[in-house]
Amino acid sequence: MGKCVVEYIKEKCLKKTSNYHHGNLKEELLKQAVQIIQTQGVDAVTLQVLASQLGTSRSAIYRHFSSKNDLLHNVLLYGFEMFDEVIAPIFMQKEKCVLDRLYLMGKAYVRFAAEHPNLYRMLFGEKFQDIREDSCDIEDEDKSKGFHALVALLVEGQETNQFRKEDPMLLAQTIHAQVHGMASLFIDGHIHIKDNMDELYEVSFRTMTNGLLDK
Amino acid sequence: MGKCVVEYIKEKCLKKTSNYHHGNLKEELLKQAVQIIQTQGVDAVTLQVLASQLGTSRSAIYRHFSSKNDLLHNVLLYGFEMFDEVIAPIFMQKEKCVLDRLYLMGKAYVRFAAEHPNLYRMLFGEKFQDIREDSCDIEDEDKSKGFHALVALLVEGQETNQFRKEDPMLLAQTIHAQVHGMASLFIDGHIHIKDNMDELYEVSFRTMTNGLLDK
DNA sequence: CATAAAATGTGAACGTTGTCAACATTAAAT
DNA sequence: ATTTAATGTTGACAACGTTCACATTTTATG
Repeated sequence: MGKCVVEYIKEKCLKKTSNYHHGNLKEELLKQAVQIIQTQGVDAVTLQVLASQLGTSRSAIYRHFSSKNDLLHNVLLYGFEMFDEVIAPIFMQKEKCVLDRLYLMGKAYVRFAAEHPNLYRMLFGEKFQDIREDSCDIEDEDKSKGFHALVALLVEGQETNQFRKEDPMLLAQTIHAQVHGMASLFIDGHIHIKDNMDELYEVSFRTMTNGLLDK
Repeated sequence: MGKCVVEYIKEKCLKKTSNYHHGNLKEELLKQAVQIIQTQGVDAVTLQVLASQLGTSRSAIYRHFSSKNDLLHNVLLYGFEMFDEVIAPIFMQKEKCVLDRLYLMGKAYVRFAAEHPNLYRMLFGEKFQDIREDSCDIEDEDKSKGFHALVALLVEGQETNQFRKEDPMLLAQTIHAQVHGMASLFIDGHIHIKDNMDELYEVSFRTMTNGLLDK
């Protein structure tokens, strides 16, 4: 009925004009924080800026988060989800051979870091080490969705006699170190190569897989 | 004469008690900053703490450094010197074979990061990217003493037909990424292996060199 | 429906941060 | 000896995260 629509719009407008109660401040705070992080870095996230951009006051934030760190903690959860959605599915493409999946996974990993440097630094940097360790969920999430799939892929490569029979856990750490190192050096300005990241990835992948191969 | 000694002591006591002019405040500020960084991280370096620990005032610092960042910039110079003194000499041990030197260099690199995590993060992290880029000296320093030696070592390995003939620049970046990734993941708490870092290094080095080898 | 309770937002205040300007004192140079 | 430069102090500023007392709106209850 038309009346229902009017009611609906009225309801929405009421929520818009009465800016005392914001409606869904918590969610919008997180969205805004993510946007600031991605465009200006995590240090640019200020309760003042955050509040004024949403037309509220600093103190209001404390009704939804116990502290600024708590807010960033929730952003971290969001970031890990985003990361997993990019990386994890690649491992599941069983129609592709092991090496191809390894290649695509590494490529996606480095690209994610390059496209979301500030978010990536939050996920794998120093600053939120305590947060990650506090909630075992995240660590499991982090390790299971991405890392365990990598281990499984390596085991698959070993069982088909493609890869050397080293401890797959340690091989996975080695590969993670390779892509993380590449991503970190790149986004932190330590790779002054003629901004051709692809070429470096090709060489690194060739070297790494050549080292993995059983011969 | 006894009188002279008395004069001398009096003079020293005056200097001790009159803490108006500190003597060599600049140097002591740097030392203190380095100590705080190594024990508590760079975020713990506060002008307040720094000043009170040396019995002076915050503002006095600005007679020796134009800003807090300028102070940290000088710490960075100190850190790079320290780092180079550990890494660079290894490349010069010409009596050792290429692979041995590569092994020792990587080992020293990771160990430096593990022993001085906070300093290492300053050298190779995000935060002081601008500082490194500002002064080309540092970048050259960084790249020449360590990186160029690594490139030279790889070329040596290629000329003796030990290593594959990829672009040595890209191979050096690959190796740097490997050790930097390993070091970063370790000091930032992403390697939850039974805190046996040596084992991981052995596997990584085997894999990497196996990939480097020309066969 | 009225009223109590819970949720949410506001404004002022606190201590800490880096930074700066006006002033004070000591060391060096003329 | 007097001027000049170097160095240190005090007090202030704005911005930061955080907290508290209070206001308003929503929700639940009798």
